[in-house]
Amino acid sequence: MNERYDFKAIEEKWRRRWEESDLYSTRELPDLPKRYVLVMFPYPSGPAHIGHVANYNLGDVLARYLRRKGFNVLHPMGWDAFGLPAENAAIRSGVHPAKYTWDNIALLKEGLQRLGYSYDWGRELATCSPDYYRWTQWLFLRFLEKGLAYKAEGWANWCPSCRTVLANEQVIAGHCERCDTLVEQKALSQWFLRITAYAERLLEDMEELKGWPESVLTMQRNWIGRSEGCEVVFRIKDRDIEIPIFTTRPDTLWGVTFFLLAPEHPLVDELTRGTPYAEEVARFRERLRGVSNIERTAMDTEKDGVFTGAYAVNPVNGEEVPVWTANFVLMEYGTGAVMAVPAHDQRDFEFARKFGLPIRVVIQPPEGTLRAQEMTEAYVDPGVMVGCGDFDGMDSEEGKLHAVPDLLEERGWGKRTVNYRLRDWLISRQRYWGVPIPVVYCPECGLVPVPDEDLPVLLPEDVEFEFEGPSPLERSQEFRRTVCPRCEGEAERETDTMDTFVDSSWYYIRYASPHCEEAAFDHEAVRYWLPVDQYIGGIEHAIMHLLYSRFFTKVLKDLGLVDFSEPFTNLLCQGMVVMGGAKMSKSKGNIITPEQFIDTYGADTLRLFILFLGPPEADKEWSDSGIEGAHRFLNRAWRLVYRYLDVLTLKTQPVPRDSEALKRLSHLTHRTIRKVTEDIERFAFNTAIAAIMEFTNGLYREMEAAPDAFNTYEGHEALRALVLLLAPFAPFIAEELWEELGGEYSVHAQPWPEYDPQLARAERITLVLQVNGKVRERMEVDADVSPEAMEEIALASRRVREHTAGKEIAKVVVVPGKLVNVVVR
RNA sequence: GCCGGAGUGGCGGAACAGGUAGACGCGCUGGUCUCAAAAACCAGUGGGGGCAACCCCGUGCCGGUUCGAGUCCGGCCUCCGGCACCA
Repeated sequence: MNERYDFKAIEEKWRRRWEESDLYSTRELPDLPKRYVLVMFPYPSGPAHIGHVANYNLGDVLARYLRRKGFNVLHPMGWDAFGLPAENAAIRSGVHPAKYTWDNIALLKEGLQRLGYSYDWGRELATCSPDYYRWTQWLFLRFLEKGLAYKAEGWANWCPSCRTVLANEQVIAGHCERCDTLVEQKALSQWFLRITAYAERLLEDMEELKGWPESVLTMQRNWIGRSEGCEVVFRIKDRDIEIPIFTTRPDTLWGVTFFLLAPEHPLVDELTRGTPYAEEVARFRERLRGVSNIERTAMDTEKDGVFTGAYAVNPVNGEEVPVWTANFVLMEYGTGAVMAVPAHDQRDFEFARKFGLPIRVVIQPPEGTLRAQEMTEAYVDPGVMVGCGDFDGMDSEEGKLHAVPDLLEERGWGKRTVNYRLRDWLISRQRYWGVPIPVVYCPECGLVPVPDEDLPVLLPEDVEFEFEGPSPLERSQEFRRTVCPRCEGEAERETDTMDTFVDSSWYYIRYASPHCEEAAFDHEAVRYWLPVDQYIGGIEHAIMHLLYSRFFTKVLKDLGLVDFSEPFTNLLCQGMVVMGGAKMSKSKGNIITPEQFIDTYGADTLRLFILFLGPPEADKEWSDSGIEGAHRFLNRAWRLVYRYLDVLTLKTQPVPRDSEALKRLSHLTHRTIRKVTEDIERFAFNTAIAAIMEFTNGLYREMEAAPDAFNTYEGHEALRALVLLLAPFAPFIAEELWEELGGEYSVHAQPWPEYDPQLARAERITLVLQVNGKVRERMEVDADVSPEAMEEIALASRRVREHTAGKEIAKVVVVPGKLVNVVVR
């Protein structure tokens, strides 16, 4: 054995050996229990990043551990390979998106392979490959058949820089998620997936997601934004128009003093056309045009609006109230029309005060009496209903939940409804590098889906990339011109491609049978592997990717294609690697590449160090000097095995079976196995590594003190345990040391070591003696000391007596095996 | 504003069920080896006081419960993340 730890040679050697022996290839083994460990696949934007390492480390440790616990583990890797950066690169530098993408995949794959992750590379997939997107298209057609995909005219979020539409979820504070450009509203005909049809189930089924972080569930719950209330129909005075509104406060219907419409509401035009109000309404809309939807509806934007000249009739009391249009009313939520109750809604209150509209109190608080003129803000809490006809004196909660809704339903004025904040998922993108939406427009037959047998609709390779103007697919006559599958006449293809979140909404199922050519996936394989037992990824996907994937899974279940309704049983959201508390980014110039550290210290050191930085869910502060500590530790482990092998060649004195050294050695070994096992089970990889370090330090000390004790069963066991425990974290060095110890190939196929609880238990413990809760002495005693003996020891202790002298002992608290607290007065 | 999460040495972090605060690592200080340095190894390292034995203080702040609180409860402060005129 080489005295020096030559990580370069070792890592190269084993990378090759593992590949040659197909160590990580997986197949269905029905007799073995399975585990599916998946880390969110990356977008191949270039070489591996330190964030990738932090991510993929977690999945790899878990996969390696579970294999050795006897599970058949699926641990695949692939590429989320469609998307804008590739196309932007094409526009900037003329490289074809396909080449850009495949080159980056090669780079990233090389990086991941250097790190020694135990993926079954035979299952590699890329969403941009026709083998894959053919099935994305196939699934889209199933959605279309079920009415879950539809095309609609509407206002869409438009990013002028990316020149494409964005889903609501991709708009962050009014700006494009990718390029930070201010998002505009544009009227377009777009494809949507009807995720709102699944709002209720997406909400309900969260009950099942016991293995998800509460924070993610909360975020999804808020995003879906379920609210219960009533739809109430108002009539427009002197017109044959009825307009429903949504309210969560039917108990305040008697407090309505005006009525509001969203500025885009079609009724605004209808009501003002040809009236003296038309002009002012037009000016108001002009004023809003320069303002983005987001700014318009920001909390701190001042209330604004104009009167339409029309009056609405309140069904509950027949009152006529003025109809206004206001900036803060959203067309997309509810019905785009709102009843205004200024006394009990803060927004309406502000609006009323600004425009001098009446305020009428209909809910009185339990204490005190509200007077409209004196109010400085709306009263939104429950109270007693007043001025509400037959309901006077009723508790407002009772009115809101039962009495008023009952009245509305009896009289046919309205009904109970549920509203969601969630909108349908806009999937159209006016870009080239994505999955073509497989439909055709025929002048005769209209919109015709591409038949399954004609899939995939291939992306044409030969297209032009321009910064300005229509997308490459729109420009490509060759692509557009086609034949109607129904009438065989001339027709045109859809030129929109799909949002890349569609690709990633089902990739985890494809991994079960990545090469299946007859279907999107093989049912037997899916039944065996799915759902994903442990999903790992960034918190930034808390809403979009995870919600879309859940939606897809439910649709697939309803289509009878899968038999589970939630795709990810357990979810771990890992933190970012940061520097000086800030996210690493190209613009800050603080990007750390794994490459430089692998070259200097080796992949094992890098893996170990990042895991050691802190718990998975927390953000981790990078430190250049810290990594040397990890490297030092691996060197120590290496030299320990080297010295041990040396000790074995010496003539050693026989060691008595009951020697203290052997006892200490066994205890050290079994205690460490227990600690590391428990820590891995709860994802505390940082403390698991700390325990292995302590073990190493302990073995050094023992080897110094009693080298003879190592040429024994206990000595062998200790060294083997060290290597076996280290293997999931630092797979290369562990494999090499395992070979040196004469273990059979591979260390990664060895059963996980078991511990003996008897041996793991300490024989001696530190007994803590306290007086009034303050530690006054510690002493070593036998672990099985009785509580009575503990009390005796405490009361006999010189230091305890010093602190209790002259005082009355009120009570003695004994915590068996731990401490004694003597309480004095 | 609302909803999550977090505040512990010079630093990353540990303390998993209310019971030794600071494991492990980094950094720093001293030592061994060396002509010297590096590496390695050994010892020390929360703050204050004391010649010492020891004593006092200490987990964002204020208060509470308890024999005992980093951990539980109430009230604040700060930071991070999400949502944000959703009727």
